[in-house]
Amino acid sequence: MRKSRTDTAETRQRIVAVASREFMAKGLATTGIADIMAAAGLTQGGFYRHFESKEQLIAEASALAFAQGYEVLEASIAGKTRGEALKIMIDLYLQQLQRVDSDYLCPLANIGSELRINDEAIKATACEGYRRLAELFGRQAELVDLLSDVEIGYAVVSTLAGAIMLSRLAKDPASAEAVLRSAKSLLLLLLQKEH
Amino acid sequence: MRKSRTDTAETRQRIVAVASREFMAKGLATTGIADIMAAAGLTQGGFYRHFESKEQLIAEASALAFAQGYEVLEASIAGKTRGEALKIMIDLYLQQLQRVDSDYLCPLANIGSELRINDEAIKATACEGYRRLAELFGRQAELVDLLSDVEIGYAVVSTLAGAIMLSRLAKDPASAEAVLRSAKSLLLLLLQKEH
DNA sequence: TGTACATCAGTGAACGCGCGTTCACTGATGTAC
DNA sequence: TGTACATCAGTGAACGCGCGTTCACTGATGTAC
Repeated sequence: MRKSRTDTAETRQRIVAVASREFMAKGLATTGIADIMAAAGLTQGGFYRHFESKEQLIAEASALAFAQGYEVLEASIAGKTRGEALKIMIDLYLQQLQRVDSDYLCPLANIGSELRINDEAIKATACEGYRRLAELFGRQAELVDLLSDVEIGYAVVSTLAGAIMLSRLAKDPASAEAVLRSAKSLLLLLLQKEH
Repeated sequence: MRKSRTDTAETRQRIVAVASREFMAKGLATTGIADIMAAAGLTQGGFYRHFESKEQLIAEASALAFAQGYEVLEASIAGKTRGEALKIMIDLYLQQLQRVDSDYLCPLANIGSELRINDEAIKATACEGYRRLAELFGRQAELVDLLSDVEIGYAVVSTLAGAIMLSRLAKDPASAEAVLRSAKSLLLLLLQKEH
């Protein structure tokens, strides 16, 4: 049953993509190798032809999620002014909840508190992903006397990731929505204001 | 080896308190019953004299953490003006990192993304804890035209919990500190300003 | 107050299940000549 | 270009470990008389 090289590469990519979605949706500890392989249309035994361990898959899956998210956000603001760009990105980030089937589920918001427990390599990936996101947001912020762009970026992403994470605890969609709306209002109030 | 009623009650409380710390520090899935019982100076077999399941312990341990946190924050602002109170609570919340041995490790920040995976009861506890915290913060905020107190509370707690969670990913204490400082600056800038 | 029996907190070992990982095997692909 | 052999992606079963849970047992506490 050997597959051609391109098939093999495609299979590997598919596993990482499926794993990314499954991990974000159900958490790292709760999602098993067998689950992921089944969702990718394979059996668990084949996993170790592509990866050394679950940890390695976690690392690659979250790296993919970060990369995809960054790409989506960056693409969405091409040619926009700073103020517009910031609003667009905030909206896009906060909408990941509504579009669970979509591309962007941010690891920070969805598996944030599980990330720190794993490997140093995984933590480092997450930390770097956070830094890049923060820079992207910070670059679009108006300069404020008290804070640098980098600081604004860190704080904005904290708010966004926190809001998504906490909205996941809500019983009903309306409460989740209220949490997200609050975060959005707070950020817009702060960032669109002339200082 | 039967113990007196007060001993039994004390043991139960101790288990919950130890569990709260262990869960917050190491995560829900990673922390085992045997770990907790050992940390409480007992053996695992005794666990089921006090609790029906690990889930029940998780529920009680997080409820305790929420209650303790609320109490600490509320006590800290007695007799303060709104602006002072808000600053004090923000500082206190963001300092939980520095005082890992202390009382207040917020479940939202430390096991936030794991909470949604468990029981409805646990989710509900967390959601309620979030709401109460948000109200406490919201009550101290100056009124702003665009946001209600409740909304400000939600957003502020999102920022705080997100910042703690993300600071835990940092390689070194200095980077963690930078994340926390950014969140604090952003909130103070927003909330202490006259609108 | 004292005695006899029931209760039950805590122990330490064992159970059983889930899950990450390994393995023998298959048969299609890749390679060497 | 064709043939023979090596490689290796994928399968399905099994292994082994960790961990939540159960259990028989102990002996101190609580209770009934």
